[in-house]
Amino acid sequence: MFTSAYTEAMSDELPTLPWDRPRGRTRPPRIPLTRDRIVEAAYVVLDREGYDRLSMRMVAAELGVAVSALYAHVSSKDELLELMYSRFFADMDLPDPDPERWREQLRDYARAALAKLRSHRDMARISMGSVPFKPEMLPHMDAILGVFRAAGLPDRVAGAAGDVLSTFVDGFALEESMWQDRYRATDELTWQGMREALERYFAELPPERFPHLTALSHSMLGRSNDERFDLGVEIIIRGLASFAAEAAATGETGGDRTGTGETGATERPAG
Amino acid sequence: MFTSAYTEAMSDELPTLPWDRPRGRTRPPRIPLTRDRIVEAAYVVLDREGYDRLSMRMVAAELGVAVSALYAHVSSKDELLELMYSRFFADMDLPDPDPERWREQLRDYARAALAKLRSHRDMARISMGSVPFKPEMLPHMDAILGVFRAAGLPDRVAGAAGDVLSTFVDGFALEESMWQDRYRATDELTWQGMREALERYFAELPPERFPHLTALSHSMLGRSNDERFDLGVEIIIRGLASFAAEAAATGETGGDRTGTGETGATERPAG
DNA sequence: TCTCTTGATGAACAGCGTTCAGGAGACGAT
DNA sequence: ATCGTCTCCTGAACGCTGTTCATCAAGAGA
Repeated sequence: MFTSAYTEAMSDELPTLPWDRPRGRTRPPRIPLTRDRIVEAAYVVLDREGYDRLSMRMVAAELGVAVSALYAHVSSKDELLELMYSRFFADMDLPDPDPERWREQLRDYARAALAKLRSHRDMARISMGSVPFKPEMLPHMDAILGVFRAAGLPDRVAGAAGDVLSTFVDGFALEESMWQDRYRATDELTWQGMREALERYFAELPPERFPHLTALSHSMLGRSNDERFDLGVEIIIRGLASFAAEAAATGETGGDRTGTGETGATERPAG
Repeated sequence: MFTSAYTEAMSDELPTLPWDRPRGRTRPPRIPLTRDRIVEAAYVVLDREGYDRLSMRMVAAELGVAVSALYAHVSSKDELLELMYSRFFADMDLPDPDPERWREQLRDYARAALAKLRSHRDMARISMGSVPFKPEMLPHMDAILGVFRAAGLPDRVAGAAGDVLSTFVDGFALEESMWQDRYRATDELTWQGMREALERYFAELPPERFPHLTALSHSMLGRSNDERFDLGVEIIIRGLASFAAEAAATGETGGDRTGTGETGATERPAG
């Protein structure tokens, strides 16, 4: 079994050398369990073990505490994951919408978000698995919407633009994360090596059946992930620029004009 | 306990009425377990119970068979999920790249993919959780790349375009799927009702802290999901059109020019 | 010093994915 | 018709998961 932090603290009652004996009346504190400490430990486990092995028991072990102790502070594993996700947004700084610089602002924000998602192993899995939003991300949504408006996007487009950008960033990070997990499993293959293998695989497909795939294998996989990401963001930004230009030309602004020209998809039934 | 299909078949040895007694020498067949039957049962369970409750034991129960029997045909649950994902692509039809109609082709494909993802509960979860690609989707990748090239996109952009489009479709479906799960849990609230509640929540936020969110609450949530989706796809298409126009102007084609053109993206796209 | 409150404990439950020795039916050979 | 073999499926088990609950120890107040 694991030595609990609790009994560990108690073991300070054993004789200690005079010079590091607690001075004054400060006593060895019991280090009470808190939500924050639990979330912190969960991040440690996540980074070391990955999402699949992140369990309540592992977090408890990390804290030197019984599993059931966690449930006094956190109602479920889902809540713990949501707490992790919430803390995630804490220290990202937000753009101050500027009509002159909206492109850079979106680019910077997207890059910062990707970097943040990359900063903890499998974080994209948690991000994708969380409820579409938490109160902590309201300031983010507001700031990004502000940038969209500063860009001159009509309101109806601004609403959809967030979807496109956020699904791209999250999806991109998730895909990276899954490749990472995969090559971690089939180890002794480097990240770069795996991509080369993949490129070779594409290149060696029968060209008569996959003419484009074989032709573009190098264009798709020969460049760094960062380039691919930036290019993706650029595609989105240009799409938005097109709408902004159109709105500037026609004078459309916050109106509620409906439709994108045609409707084809059918609404998902409520049941 | 469950009655197994196995013993069930055997129970046909009980007396039967003459007219539906097996004619000739055809005997009641044992209906052997196959990968296909397992995948099929898995889909039934998925649709009825949802992704979270989809377990090997449930699939086995659905087939009236012991859990361990599955492992003779399928090496793991992961493999089963991948089989489900593979079958998923089987009956989608692919565009035949046409330079004149690339916009519609992308729109149609995106809508078809979304419809497919919607056709099975939580399918987006499986799609997002699967390896970035399986051999079954090679024809899809090739066809879409073909459309990108028909659009006149430079190769380096075509590679990234697929990421943007597929992450948007998958991410959109996933988000829908998660809202659905959520309101299924906190039941007696309709899909539409939940969206209205959300819109009200946004609208009632303090406007001085969230000026854009409050202003755009209706633009974001007042319209149907299909409109939001179409708009998102349109943003991407216009972004691609911008690159295509640029390539047409500068004569860029399959070259391997690097960089994303940090300063570019100012010109008005074609469409 | 005694009680009360707070909070961690460890055992338990139901369910999960996966493995494995065993058994039952089908089939070819005798 | 009986035997042996071979193919599947069975049932029990292992170790893991999230979650609950009666119990008990430590710290604070009287």
